[in-house]
Amino acid sequence: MARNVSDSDSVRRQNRGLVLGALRIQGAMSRTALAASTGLSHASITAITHDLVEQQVIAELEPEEKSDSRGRGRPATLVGFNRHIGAAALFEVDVNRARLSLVDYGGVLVDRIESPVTPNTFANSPPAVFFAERLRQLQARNPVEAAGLRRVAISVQGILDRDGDGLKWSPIAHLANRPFAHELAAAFAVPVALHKRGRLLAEGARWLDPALHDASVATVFVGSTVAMGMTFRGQIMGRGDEGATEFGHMNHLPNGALCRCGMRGCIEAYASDYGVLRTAYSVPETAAPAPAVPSQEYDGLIARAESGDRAATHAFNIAGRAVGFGLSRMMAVFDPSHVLIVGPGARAFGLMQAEINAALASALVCRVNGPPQVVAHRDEKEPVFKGLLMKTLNEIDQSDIAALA
Amino acid sequence: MARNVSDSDSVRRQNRGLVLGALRIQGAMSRTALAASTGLSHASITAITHDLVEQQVIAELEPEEKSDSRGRGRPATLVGFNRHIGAAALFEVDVNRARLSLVDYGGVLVDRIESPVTPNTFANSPPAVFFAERLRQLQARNPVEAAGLRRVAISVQGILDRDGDGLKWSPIAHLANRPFAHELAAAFAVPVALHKRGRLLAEGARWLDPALHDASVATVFVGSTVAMGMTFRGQIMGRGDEGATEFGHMNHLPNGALCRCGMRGCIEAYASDYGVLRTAYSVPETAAPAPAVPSQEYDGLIARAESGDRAATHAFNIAGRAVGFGLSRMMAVFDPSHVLIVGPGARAFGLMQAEINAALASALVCRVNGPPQVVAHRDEKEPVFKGLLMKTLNEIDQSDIAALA
DNA sequence: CATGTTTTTTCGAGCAGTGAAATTAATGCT
DNA sequence: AGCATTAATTTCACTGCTCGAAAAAACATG
Repeated sequence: MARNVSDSDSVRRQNRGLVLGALRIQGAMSRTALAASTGLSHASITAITHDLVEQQVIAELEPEEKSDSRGRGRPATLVGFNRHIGAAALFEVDVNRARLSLVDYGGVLVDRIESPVTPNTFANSPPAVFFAERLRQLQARNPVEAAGLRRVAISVQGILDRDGDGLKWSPIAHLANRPFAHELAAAFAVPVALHKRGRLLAEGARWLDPALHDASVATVFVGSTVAMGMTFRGQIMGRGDEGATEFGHMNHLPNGALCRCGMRGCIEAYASDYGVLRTAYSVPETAAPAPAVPSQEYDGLIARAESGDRAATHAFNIAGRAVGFGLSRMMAVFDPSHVLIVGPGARAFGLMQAEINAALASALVCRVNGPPQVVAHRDEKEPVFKGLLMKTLNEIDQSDIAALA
Repeated sequence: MARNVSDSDSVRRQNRGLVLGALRIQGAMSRTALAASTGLSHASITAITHDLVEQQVIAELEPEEKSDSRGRGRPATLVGFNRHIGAAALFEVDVNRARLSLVDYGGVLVDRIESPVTPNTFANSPPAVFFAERLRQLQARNPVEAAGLRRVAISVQGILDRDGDGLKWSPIAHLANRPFAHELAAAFAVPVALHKRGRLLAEGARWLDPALHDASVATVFVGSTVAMGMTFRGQIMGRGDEGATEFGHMNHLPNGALCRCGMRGCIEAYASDYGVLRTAYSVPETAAPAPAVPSQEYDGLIARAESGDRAATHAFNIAGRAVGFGLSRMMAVFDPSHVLIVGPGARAFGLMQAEINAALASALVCRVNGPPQVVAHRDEKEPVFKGLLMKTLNEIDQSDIAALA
């Protein structure tokens, strides 16, 4: 039945994982610092780092002779990751573009390819081919680093199946229900992981703001879609599909505005870029959503609203109301201490804030526990990358490296 | 920073906990069965059970001489909990009544007291006094068992604070913001735990239906309130207040019907007994909710609806719609494989089912992943008790017993 | 009574963590 | 230069845990 038996091997894994995790979060440090950070004894740190050095996972750094001879006693020798023992390929797939980054085990970006994505991209060639082509290209350009490829991780939007390795629905055309993860895994003989972008945002946000590292945070992406990721006291919630969030497709108004997903009344249909545009131009709610909104157009609308344009202001109010009620409803189930708004919509946060707060005030939990701190973080691109990067490297650390004999 | 160091002590705790957990779930069994169930080696099971027997935590059961000499080899000797090494006091507090049960470490009910609760109960005497009086009464009646009191656990409705040991809001009059947990803990020198009833329902449901033990289940109580508890692949979600659920007070319609909590448009205001009654009798939505609804009256309404009464049927449709949209909205954040409806409202499930399913169909997640299995379980009383019982005993096992030297 | 079967215990090995003591490598003072 | 001081790291002896294999225990059968 349960195979949660603890033995000396699991102790080893756990404590090696602790050391690797500390190095991942805080960067290279001395053995003494590692002992303090992990809580392990100096003797254990010596043993563990000795093994890791022997396995080439970490290495002693050359002390920088910066005359910073501040110390009195024996100077500390820092240990840090050996960048060259592995690499990961990170895909970020969006409605309009895809980006592939090759990073080494130290988290350093080695090379990167960007490609446009159109609604036809995955109709013309299978997603697996699209991904494989680009990955091979990067391998060819960086043969040394690519030799140690250990993981492929892909950031997608949509709904994953329960195992987390298939995409059952996606706003990205022709991407769902194509078994590209399995095909890539087979082609490159490397584990391939799919991650929801919303979830990565939550992961990334923790790295951007250390104060949030152990808090319960809901990170809301507002842009061409509306999505959410949640951390629960520092743990990312959910694996596979449960605990996952299709926040953007939570119903806001029954039988309301038509959403890209085909349903009606989703939050996204009011709060995403196309929703706001539709409202601002008084296009009927039931009109088919625009397939893509140029960012200039969205920014232009923000500018108009900020300079007092009534229709534009109204559209952002509607959007804020949708997001606010969604948050208020979510808080009946999950009550984070912080809410982060990220993505292009974060630039319009000021225009939505009043409605968001008003809606939150209608949640009993907010009344009682006080409302969460809602703040906007501009620029979601790097959080996704950072989240994908750290999640993937951490996965390598804990699964591959910590378990080494 | 992190103190997740693993050492031989944590190994011991983990594996002892595994043994205790197996006995808790599956009852007394042989050492060989324990080895199979936990995955530990026979040698370890011998060592662990030897310690536990020495500590009087478990004991070898006298083999029942039922001539069931089915076996060939050495007959197995079962080990099971020693009921006499501890006891727990379990309060279940409701809007109309409170029940205190004294149970022994084996989970056997020793004695029980029931008391009515009125809106004045906790106004007249402090909650701590109310609880202490009854607990002392039970102690006096059962001096032997009460001597080993290890835990007091209280099932309440309402919102707990983040630590989980204070009640910040409750539908039970004058119960919130009274530090009774601390006062009881001080008075009886025993840890006192508060549990949300909804959460216990989720725990209890797992014990009632083994098929649900490892599934992700949302358990919805419908009755004098509407509440929810969630399990996530067999884990109860949330500690303290996060991950907690005030599902009943999720907004259903902005500015809608007046709820007992003082907000407007909560699911509870439509789906609880008072909500249904109010709708059925065409009382204005903004009328103050009835403080309590006699169960005959609620059952009478169900009977009327089942025999075709239009007003009653309509009221239950409205209720089903509120629950259904609540579930559909919840599923944008958390997507369980099963939904259990329990409580008095489960008897009206047939009247609400169509509306619930219709509302669920409007959730994208349901469209893609298929809708959850929604079933009604009648009689919520014992699930709460069972949940409170198992949670408390398990807490004793894992915190007190597993950590014994 | 010998033999087979199943359960349980015993025994020696292996492994990881720990505290205390020793070692190493610098600095500061005389 | 020489020696005490300081701080980082390693060494060492010991502990406690699990495990596999072998032994012992307890009963059934022929």
